[in-house]
Amino acid sequence: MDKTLENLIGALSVIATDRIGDAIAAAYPRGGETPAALASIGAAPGISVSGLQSVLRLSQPGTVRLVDRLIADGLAEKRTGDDARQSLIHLTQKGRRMRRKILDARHDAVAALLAPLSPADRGTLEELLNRVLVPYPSCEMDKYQACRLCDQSVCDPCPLPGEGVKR
Amino acid sequence: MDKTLENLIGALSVIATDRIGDAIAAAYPRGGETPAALASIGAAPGISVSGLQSVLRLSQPGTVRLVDRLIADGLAEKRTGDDARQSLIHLTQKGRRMRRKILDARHDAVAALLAPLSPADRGTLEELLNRVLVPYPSCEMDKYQACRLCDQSVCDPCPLPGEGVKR
DNA sequence: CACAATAGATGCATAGCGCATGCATGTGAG
DNA sequence: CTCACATGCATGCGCTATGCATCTATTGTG
Repeated sequence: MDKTLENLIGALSVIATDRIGDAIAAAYPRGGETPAALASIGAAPGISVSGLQSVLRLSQPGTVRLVDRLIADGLAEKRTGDDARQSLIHLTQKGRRMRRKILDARHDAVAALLAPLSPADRGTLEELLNRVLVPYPSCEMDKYQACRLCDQSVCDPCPLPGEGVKR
Repeated sequence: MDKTLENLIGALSVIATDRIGDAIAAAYPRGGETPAALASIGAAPGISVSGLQSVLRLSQPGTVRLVDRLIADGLAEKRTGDDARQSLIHLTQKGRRMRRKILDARHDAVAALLAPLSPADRGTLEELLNRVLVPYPSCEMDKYQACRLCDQSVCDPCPLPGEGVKR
């Protein structure tokens, strides 16, 4: 089998990741999974530290420190629910604004890449991507990991099947 | 305009980057741009530190340290050419073997993702990606950056136009 | 109630990277 | 030819994001 397509997807991923990363860095100075955390907390307010850990693919202490950074930046806060062991993480208003900036930056970066496509091309590509992404998740968490930086208000329904609450 | 396609491309990039990163990490324990350096040096033997810097999007000292790591791992070596200021970087035999492992790991990771596609789908997707990637480079270096982790023996011709030597 | 399980927090260490700066080599104007 | 400047690389220092091991606090269970 010809390997060109795999190379093309790899190159596209490099380009998209670079451009998205640059755009997000211009909006929010922290790196690593911090922007993805902001996006995911906004999509699932009240998520726990361990829930966030699964989404972000970080260690548990790494996730605690990441939340510490968000709180230090005034973007998130921890509340306590019925189970006093859990910290339920919510975005502050400032955090919601920052999340919006990040999601828009990501969208614009990808949109610039896709500019050469005609509306028909876009439809074809969307269909093909659905064919790839719909069977992708091998477990519920795969979906949230893949969409950890998504604007979840956009996809209707999200192409990665299996809705759920990632608390 | 509907924003779903942008989200899909973003999610695909997250998935591909995660999977490729996992696969490469299993083959070579160093992270960051180190695997990409191995791939790029193999594709352009005798590249200089500053050439590598442009490809990898790192600072100049960051690139020097990266090359130090490759040399410490026995994967690369520096030679001197006509200009005694330059270090011409080459892979050792061990480095070439490691590069092959990394490129194969990347290919296999992407191939697993694309498994749901029929041969006809693959052709359509390849055509669409060419439509996106061919006009992408805004300068010569864009191409090498995008393909810094590619197996450059695969694409014929490389879909990102403008061959050149990145010395 | 003892004890295990669960959720987070903390001490400590590391990899990878950037900034500022230093040093060696090449180059061009006079 | 010489001296100022440019170019290419190296080094000192610090920082961010992260992991591992371990600890504490709360909850469920026999």
